[in-house]
Amino acid sequence: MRPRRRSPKRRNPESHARPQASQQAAERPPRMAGQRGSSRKKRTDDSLNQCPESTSQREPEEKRNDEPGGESGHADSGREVEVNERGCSPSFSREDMDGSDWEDGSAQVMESRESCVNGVTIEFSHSPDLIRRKLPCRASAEEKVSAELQHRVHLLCLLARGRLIDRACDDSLIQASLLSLLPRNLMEDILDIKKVTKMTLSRLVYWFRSFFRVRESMSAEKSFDSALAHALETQEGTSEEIAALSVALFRALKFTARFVSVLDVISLKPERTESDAPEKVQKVNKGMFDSPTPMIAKPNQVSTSSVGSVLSKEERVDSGICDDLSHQTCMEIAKTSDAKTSAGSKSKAEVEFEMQLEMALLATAFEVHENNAEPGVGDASMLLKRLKRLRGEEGPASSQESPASSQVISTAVGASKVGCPLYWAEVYCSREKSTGKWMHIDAVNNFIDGEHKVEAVASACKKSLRYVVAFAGNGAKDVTRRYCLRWHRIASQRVDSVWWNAVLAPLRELESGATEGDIYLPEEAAESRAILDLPPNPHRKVELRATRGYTHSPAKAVSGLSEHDWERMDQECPRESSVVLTRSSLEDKELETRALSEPLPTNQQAYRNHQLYAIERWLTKYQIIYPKEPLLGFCSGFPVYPRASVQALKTKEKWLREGLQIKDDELPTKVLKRSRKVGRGKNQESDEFLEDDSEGNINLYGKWQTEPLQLPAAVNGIVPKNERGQVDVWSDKCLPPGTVHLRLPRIFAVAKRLEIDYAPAMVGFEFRNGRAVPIFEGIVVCSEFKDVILEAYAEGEERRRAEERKRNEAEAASRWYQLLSSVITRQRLNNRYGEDGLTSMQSSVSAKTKEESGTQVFRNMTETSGSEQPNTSVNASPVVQTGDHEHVFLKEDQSFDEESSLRTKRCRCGFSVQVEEL
DNA sequence: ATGACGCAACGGCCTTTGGGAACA
DNA sequence: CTGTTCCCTTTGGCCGTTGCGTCA
Repeated sequence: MRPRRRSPKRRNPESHARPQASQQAAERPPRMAGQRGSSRKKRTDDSLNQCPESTSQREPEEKRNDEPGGESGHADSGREVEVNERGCSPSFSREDMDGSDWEDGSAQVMESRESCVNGVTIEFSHSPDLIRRKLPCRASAEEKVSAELQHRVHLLCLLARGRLIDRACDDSLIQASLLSLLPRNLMEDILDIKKVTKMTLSRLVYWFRSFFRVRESMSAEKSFDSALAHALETQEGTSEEIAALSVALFRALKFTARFVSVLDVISLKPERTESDAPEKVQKVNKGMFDSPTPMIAKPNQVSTSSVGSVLSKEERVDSGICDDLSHQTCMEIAKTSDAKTSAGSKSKAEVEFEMQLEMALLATAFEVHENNAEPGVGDASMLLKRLKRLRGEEGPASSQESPASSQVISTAVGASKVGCPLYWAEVYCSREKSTGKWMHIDAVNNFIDGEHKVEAVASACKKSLRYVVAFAGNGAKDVTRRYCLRWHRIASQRVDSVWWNAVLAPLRELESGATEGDIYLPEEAAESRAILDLPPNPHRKVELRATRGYTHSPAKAVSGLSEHDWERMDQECPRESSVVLTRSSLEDKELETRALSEPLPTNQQAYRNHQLYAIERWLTKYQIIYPKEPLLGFCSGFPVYPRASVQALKTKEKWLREGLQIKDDELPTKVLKRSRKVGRGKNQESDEFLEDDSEGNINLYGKWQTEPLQLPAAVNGIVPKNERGQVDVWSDKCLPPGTVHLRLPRIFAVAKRLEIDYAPAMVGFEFRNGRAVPIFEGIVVCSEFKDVILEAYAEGEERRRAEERKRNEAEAASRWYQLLSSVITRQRLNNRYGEDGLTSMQSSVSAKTKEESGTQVFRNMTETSGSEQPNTSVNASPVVQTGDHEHVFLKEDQSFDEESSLRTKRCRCGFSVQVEEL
């Protein structure tokens, strides 16, 4: 006898029985844990079952050979803990465990937290609850659904938030204020440039960055509009506010600008709340309300950023400006911070992460400066001078600041939250490229045209760009493709695309409407344009040629689109500007091209579900690559093919259902060995004689090996049927030529009556009572009889409906008769017996009773109310006289309701009376 | 830190055309 | 004896996906 095993299908087989398992795993030295998973379960079962003595006893009879890891040889410390936790002392015999369920294990564990093994007492400091919590927990289907719903809701909230901010960016007052702040020379500089270019924008951003500071703390509880105004006033704000201000500035200058936000939404999949590492959970497992993208304004939170808590104010300022310092300087700062950190509470990983971030931003900042050839930014000494000047200017202002705001740093660098690119602007530059371009401008982190860097920096911040959404004109557009180069990494983390597209559809229209022209611009801004004599917005509509460059991209090879498709696209976007393309459709094409030209992943796993590429090893049993071209490259030595070359293989029968049949002389592309259990079925005996290669295998064919189904046609009004005398109608393609499927109830009777040949149409199966039951819907008849049958059916149905109506009416009449009869009867009885008849007999009687022996006769039931006869005592078996019958209430027929203190007394005749007992 | 690999568990798809007892 | 009705029981095996642990 051994303890009953749990079914392998049961959830968390170890959850109760083996609370110590994971805890043991946590404590287990790495080498011991090095046993491969195959032995994991066995160990669990084995170790659960016995104490050391019993192990030696049992091994000969069972597990000895099952343990490749040499389990029996060395009982290491982990093992001892395991045994002890189970409470298996030497005196704990196996008989004690026999008959006990596995579920009982947890109780035993709880009871035996202190165990004595070989005279050694071991105390366990952790509670069983803790142990249980540490167990790896797979999410149930319900949890998954819930997580997805939360994800969607959060997504919608963040989308709404983005629109809110976008609207705030259109605020005319904010825009006018920003314009008034813009230095004269810069304004002229911009005025000189009729068309927006990267250079123009970089000068603007340079000024912007010198003017505004990023602070990490959230603003106090107020609307975003007022928060934005406050940020403008104080020249500092959250990264979100700063990014919004930059958008407002661009819009004030008549640039077509969007506010772009990374929607940092909670995970689509259930996150492990019962993690092994609670401290890790705090960092990674962010809830909806921990998101850096706030949905509601939180109370003023004092900045306790990871770096902020480590660095002193001076250091923060230094690290804040390190994008303007030399690499060396920053490294020194980093060292300093590292030194401080070692004494502080920071983990090494956190510090490394921060350094990594600083480095990334530093590198980017320098690249930008080099590109811009910013005057006076060439060397570190110049930078330092400029920074000192800046700090000197900012000194008085910052001295008045509150302690919280004194932690302000001049840029985002140095604070992980702020440094992570979450908000930025996109400005349309018609002069960039031949087709114009949405220019990425992150004023917070000083990225200009750095769309390809965003992913890397976000990645360093442990953020993935799952949803990057651009907001304009109260609308929104998903532009994730522009910033996320490794789409396959985020694809599985995104919500169902159908739903997402449906959500965005109306917003996209608003967005494109706004960015095509200056619909979103308020009148005041137009006035200010007049005052400033700014050039009118040149971007109403862009007439552009769709260059052949699109079609020459690798997209063509992998997209699965035929040559015809691409030519059609060319026609839609002709080379000569006969068709006016909207900015939005151009961007759509750009994003689409990006989608189709994703670089080949370097790791194999990425090819498992990659939308564009495939390698043979990750194909399923029923898939094949055909044809094996074009070869797009190699990954770890495996040839990479376009996903479009992956073909599904099916059996002959499966193709049949799709109205296809295997061509003559086609050999199966793949032959699968039928599993033994499937091969045997009902006729197990006959199978044993078959040394089958024919029966026991599954032949699979590709679609290219099929042709349209050619069924025998109907001749002389006779429907060709299968061996069961029916027609399997999986789809209309499965109908024999010359026949029709009449999917109507009871139509077979018509065909039968008219003596027309027909066959029941079997449309599928359903499982009932544990077996497949065919579903028949309608009949299959020769086409020539269709009209006749339908006509007869219509007539028959009309007749049937008339009969049914008649029947219903007769039924209704009958019920009315019954009802009226009973009413009359009731009335007659009422008349005959009057008030003290039926009604009074059914009324309840309350009386204060007292248990006594003897009898009490009630002459008049209506008089026996508790209030009128408070002292009336009723004994256990009273006798009441009504009419000709004398009711006798026997004690055994009584019942008592404690709640209402009502005693119900019943006479054998069916009469009952209720008395209230005090 | 990342990817490869193996294992385990879960979920979903696929399966595919009754038969015996009681009763009229 | 024959035809009809009712009731039984609620698969379960396989495969793909996913998550986790371990190792390189």
